[in-house]
Amino acid sequence: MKVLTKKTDYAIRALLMLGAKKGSYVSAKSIALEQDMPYQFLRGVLQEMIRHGLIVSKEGVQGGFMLAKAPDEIPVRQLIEIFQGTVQVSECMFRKQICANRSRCVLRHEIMRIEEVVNNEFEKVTIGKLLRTLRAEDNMRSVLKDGEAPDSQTRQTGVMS
Amino acid sequence: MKVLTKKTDYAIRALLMLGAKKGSYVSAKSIALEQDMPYQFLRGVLQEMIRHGLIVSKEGVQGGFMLAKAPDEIPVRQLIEIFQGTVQVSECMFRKQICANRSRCVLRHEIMRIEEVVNNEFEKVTIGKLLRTLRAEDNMRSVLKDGEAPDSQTRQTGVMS
DNA sequence: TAAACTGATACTATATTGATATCAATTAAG
DNA sequence: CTTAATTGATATCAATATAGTATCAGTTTA
Repeated sequence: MKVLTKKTDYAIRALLMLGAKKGSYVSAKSIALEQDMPYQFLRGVLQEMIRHGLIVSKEGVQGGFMLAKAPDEIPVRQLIEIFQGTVQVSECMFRKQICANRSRCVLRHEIMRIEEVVNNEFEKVTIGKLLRTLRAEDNMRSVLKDGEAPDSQTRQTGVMS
Repeated sequence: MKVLTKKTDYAIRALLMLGAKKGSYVSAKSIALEQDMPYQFLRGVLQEMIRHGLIVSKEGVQGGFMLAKAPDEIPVRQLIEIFQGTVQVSECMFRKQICANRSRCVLRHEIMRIEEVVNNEFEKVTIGKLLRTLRAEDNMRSVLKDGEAPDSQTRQTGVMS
């Protein structure tokens, strides 16, 4: 049972990069290189996110992608929904024969409850939250690139743990 | 995002039938008919459950399947594990490049937490529990067969499309 | 104008899921 | 002691979903 597909995985990590370098456009190429993702595949993922208003793009030289909203406004749940569809029990029991079968119905009830729990959890995990964890974890070094000039990078509330 | 595959779905419902008719052997054919499942496919599912010690079988005329353990001893989580594999984040991040990538690592941590929540929930839902709900719900009519009460338009808030 | 980009889309490959088919072995009943 | 109802064990196929590649046109900046 796979929770996240590649698309969702790539999407999240791409957003984390954009979140780390906010204010400037980041190219698909640089994301693909740094995060080791297949370039064209990633491009498709990025386009999908544009369509859903999560990011914006700029064409041409020096172009790239940028977050369209605050990192805290982007829950992982939404990304799962975009790339893996809404969580559903098994097939389309809903639309079809709802409760045509008693045992199926009982099952459905339980699973819907669990689905709600899951969705709730994934709603709480936002790109913003992940970014903060990331920054807290490795405080001094560049967040996503190893040997980059940490000049004006992510100044964290002075705590150096 | 599909929570249960057909196999798991069929497995659970087959077990519910066995649980409802405990003590006697129930044939794959009758399960397939009553629950509207593809016969041969169901047979494969049943064999898998034998291999995992959940049910036992008897060959020949009057043969069939029977629960091998108490319904309360069979959590849905186990069925998911049997038919869909253990819940995993995205690929085999574990074995491979564990934390080779910082952002992936942070993600993983969050998702493992959620996985635990999910597993916990599915552990609590057992065949026994579902059976009790089933019995409580429709107390008087035949548990797994629908068409027994023909004339009475059993309640049904009409969402059917 | 050329190079570095995104937009859009068509295509291929691989894996997973769902389903069917076949034949041998076993058992109960007549 | 034969026959029909059944499981055991596989082999194969079809459909769908996932992952990845390729291509060409348009935009922007140097």
